[in-house]
Amino acid sequence: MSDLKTVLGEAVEAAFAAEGVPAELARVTPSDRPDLADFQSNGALAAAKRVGKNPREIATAVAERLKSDPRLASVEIAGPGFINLKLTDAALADRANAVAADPRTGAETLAEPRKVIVDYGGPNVAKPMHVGHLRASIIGESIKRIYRFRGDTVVGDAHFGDWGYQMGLLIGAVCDENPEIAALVDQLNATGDVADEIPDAFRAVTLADLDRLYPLAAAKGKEDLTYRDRARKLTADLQAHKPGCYVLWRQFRAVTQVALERDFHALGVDFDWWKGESDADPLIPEMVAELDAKGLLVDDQGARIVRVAREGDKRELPPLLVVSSEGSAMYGTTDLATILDRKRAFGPDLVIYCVDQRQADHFEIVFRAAYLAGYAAEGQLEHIGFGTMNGPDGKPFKTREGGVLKLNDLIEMTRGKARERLHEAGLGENLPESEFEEIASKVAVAALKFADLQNFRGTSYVFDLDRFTSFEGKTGPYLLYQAVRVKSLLRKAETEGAAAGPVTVAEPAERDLVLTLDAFETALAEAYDKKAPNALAEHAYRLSQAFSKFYAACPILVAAPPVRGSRLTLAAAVLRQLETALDLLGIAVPERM
RNA sequence: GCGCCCGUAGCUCAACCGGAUAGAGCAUCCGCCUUCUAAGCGGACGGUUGCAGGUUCGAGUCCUGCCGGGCGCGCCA
Repeated sequence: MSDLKTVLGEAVEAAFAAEGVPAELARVTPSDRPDLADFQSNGALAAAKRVGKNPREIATAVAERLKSDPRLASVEIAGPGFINLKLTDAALADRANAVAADPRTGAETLAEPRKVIVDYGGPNVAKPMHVGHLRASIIGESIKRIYRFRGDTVVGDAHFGDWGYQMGLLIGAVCDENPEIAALVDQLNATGDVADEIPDAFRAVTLADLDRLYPLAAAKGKEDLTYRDRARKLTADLQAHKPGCYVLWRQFRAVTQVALERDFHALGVDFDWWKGESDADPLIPEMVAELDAKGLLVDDQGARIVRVAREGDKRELPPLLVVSSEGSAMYGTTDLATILDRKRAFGPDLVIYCVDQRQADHFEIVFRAAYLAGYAAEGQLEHIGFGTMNGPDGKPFKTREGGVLKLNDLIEMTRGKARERLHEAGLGENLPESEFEEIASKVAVAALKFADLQNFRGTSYVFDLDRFTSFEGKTGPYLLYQAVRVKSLLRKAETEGAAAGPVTVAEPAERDLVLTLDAFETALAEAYDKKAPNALAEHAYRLSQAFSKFYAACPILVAAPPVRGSRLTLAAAVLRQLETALDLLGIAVPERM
């Protein structure tokens, strides 16, 4: 079952072919002029240029052939050669019935599914997540769901930052502050014993400690070369699995895990793999040896690098730093080893890295190295960058004090606002406390996610809590409200014993609604192809609006049975499609509000 | 300095391979609740798509230059 755009596209293609003009140009799109038509094809203009004929002549000949199509109510030529197509009410009703009967409400699946890894979230061990992780989590989660829904086999991987210089910094800082820990680290390092149980002295280290120490240590490392060198040495010690460093590091991971799970859970973000940089560590020695054997590894200023510059580059791309002069792995090293690890473990056709746009160069370098090493085929690695979430000043979001806002605080803040809004509107007042809290959480998540995903990921946007949590306008809460309104309607229909029936189309609002339902497949395909959830967000909003207009213009429960049945079928189809679309954005809908 | 991204309505953002009259939301103004959740619906107002050229029958979209903003440029991630 294809959408109308595709079906009409095939019809116009056939007409083009029959006229002897290139059929591949016969693209049908939704009409730019809904007052004139449902769909249009601009192919005659492109074809005219290609074959050197008058576009209106081609359009007229094609239109003549299309007029016999029983699904079309009218075929008209406009302007320089646009072909305007209007469907019959019966054709729309057929499509509506098909969408309503389809569990996927009209969304197609891929003919050739692929194996895909989506790498997103990017939390760091020993550091609480902050607003910077919000976009990666929201966008990555949505892309993962979209790919999976289309039929790919998809794995989402959190890819912790747990193996770099910041770990050495923290080991040093914790030891400086606590002599007991320092002594134990030295002792374990010396004896070579790796304890199964983390010693109590290490267990005393909390996430708050790490959170407090890291900024200080990072700052000191920038100024004090001795301090920095020691941290780098400790990083190398950790990577060499020196027991004291390694066991202390396990404590860092453990205390971080709890907070990360809480934050991701609150956002409705979930991973199939909770892997980190450290998981790729065991592959590094053989990888380095292999790079060396392939002649890719070059000694340079005490470090070992892979040169990735290519002929025709507009600028000189830095090399990939594989082994630092200290002997430690850099983040590019673990990223490359991770590619190898994933190739062996899963064999992905595509890996999508959903990471801040600022790391574009880094990924280009790593990808090139991976292609050179034969760890992936050209094009199988793709960085999907995104802009920053900014404050009212247009600069990356900061707290009033100028610090970084923790993700957990942001979520709490948004929930508080959601409760406030619900109370203002007098919603959910008679509901039990637990359900009200559930609703407030869903409203908060919908507000944050929809505000993010309605923008194209590449651009930055301004964070405005009041606007995001508003129930009016193009917001997440508005969409939830619309969905809940349909649920309420369908519940009422059930208690009244009103049954759904075949769809008929008569009113303009019904036509528009069916055309919008039909457009789901196009929106989904675009979101998939361009890795752009905003296409789906836009569709969800249009669908809600189309329904709201229909709801206002067409009484449902009080209508006579055949019409009532038709409208109930439409309402049920809208609800399922809307919930599907929202689910693909990572947004869950409550039962009532 | 070199490179990448961005500049669209008062504000926040869209715009399907280059197509008709550049669309939404907010804000402002005017209507609509004895009727299924009015957190809604209808209407009005609002634009030299940063500037200047070029390609094209046709440019927000492609090319060149300039102005303005953001970001990146090997031992942090």
